[in-house]
Amino acid sequence: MTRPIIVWFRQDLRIADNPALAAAYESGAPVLPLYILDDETPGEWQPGGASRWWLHHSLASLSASLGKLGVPLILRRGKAEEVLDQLIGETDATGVYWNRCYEPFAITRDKAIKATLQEIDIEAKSFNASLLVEPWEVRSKSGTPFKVFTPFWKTVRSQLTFDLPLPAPTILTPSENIPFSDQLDDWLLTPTSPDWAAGFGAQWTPGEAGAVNQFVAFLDAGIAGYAQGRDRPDRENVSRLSPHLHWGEISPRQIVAALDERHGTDKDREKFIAELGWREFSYHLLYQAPDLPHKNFRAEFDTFPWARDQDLLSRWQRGETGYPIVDAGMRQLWHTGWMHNRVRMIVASFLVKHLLQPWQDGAAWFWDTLVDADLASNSASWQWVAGCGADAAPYFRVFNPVLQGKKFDPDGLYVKKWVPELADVPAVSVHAPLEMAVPPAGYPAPIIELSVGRNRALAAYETMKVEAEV
DNA sequence: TTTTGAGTTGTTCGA
DNA sequence: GTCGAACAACTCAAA
Repeated sequence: MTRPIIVWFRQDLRIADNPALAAAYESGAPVLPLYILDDETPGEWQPGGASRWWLHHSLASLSASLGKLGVPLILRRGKAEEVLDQLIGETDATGVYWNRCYEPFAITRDKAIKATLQEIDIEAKSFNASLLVEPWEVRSKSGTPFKVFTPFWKTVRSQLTFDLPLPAPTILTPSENIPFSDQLDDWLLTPTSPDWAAGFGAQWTPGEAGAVNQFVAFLDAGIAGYAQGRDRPDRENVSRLSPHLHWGEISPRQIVAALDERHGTDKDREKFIAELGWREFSYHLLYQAPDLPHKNFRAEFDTFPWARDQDLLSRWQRGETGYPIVDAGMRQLWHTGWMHNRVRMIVASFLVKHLLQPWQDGAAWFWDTLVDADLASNSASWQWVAGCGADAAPYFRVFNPVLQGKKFDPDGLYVKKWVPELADVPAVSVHAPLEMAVPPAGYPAPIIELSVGRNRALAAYETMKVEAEV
């Protein structure tokens, strides 16, 4: 009897360009694909509601793909090290292969597992499947990790070389005894009552095939004009690949390798690749500051006078702030599990600056409601907006939601799509409906006057400065 | 070690 | 209405 190799899937839910799967295949041994639902190890950073919806459908897709190659995906629930130990006992596996994750809890867990496996003579191999460059590989000339994006990206981009993406295996050998698997439906990853994810299916196709289709659609119609159009939530110039990237249904390497002169201008392509660069930079930051999800990257913000208020937070979450572009974004998030990047900046700035709510509260809401919730990107981006992050927006940069709306959604099409109360308002008034002679019925009054919020935020930053001098 | 140049995404004010 | 300057100083990265 030939002993199998376990391929432990995590955030790499694809069969093409999957180094761990390819290595197991090339070994010639039977392949035992495994996914473990481990809600214990991540603690509060276990996948949120929207992410679990995505995970359910992505696992169904992966399971079908592997089934076609001749091997069933084994689903198990529990603490990863215990599940692995159990499964090795059941199957007499000789090795466990996986692709690396970079969340602090995952790094700790995987290191321990690797050490344990090696002690009992089980081969443990890990690979890079998710990043263009691993967080510890990039260093400034003085040997320190980067804290500023531009020099980080110049370094990475100029040295960016990699092997061509790996092809998907065409057939795999199953282990002789197929171990028990949980039923995906029993994991209850999708919501039932209420089914807040009802609209997600119309928007998204989780899984590797859906990721490829989304990428092709972007190459065909979205990337031309990306450099300018990416800021316009009323247009289709963004890739919408973030959830697919988060779950590893497509790799950044596959994306970069596929781009050529047929796809937009040089500028469009470089701008798009630089956005992948921000994803890389976020991982670089999380690796050097494992407490990034909680703690201000810049310590002087520890004295910042946040004014936590559950009512203000709730109204922001529900999209009832009285500022159309903010409310449109929050409602798009709730209904589709996703928000346009420009609008994310606007709603985040509004929560943190105009409403003085702690960035961690906004990050927690995003974590639960985004299908692309990613610990590195989410933490780094919220800190960037709040001003406490690496290379952050300066404190006096307070986004004005009315001006931002007029600039980036000039015809109000985005707002009207998500805020039906404003559907009949003329375009000139859609971002400031309260200025109309007869304001539209049913739309909330502004939660705070902009100049009041702005001045309060600037004053809050002043107090921080004074305390630093004391 | 010291110096130098530079730093995602903006707003407001006043000429 | 348009346009440039002010907003503030600090840290990072490289020479």
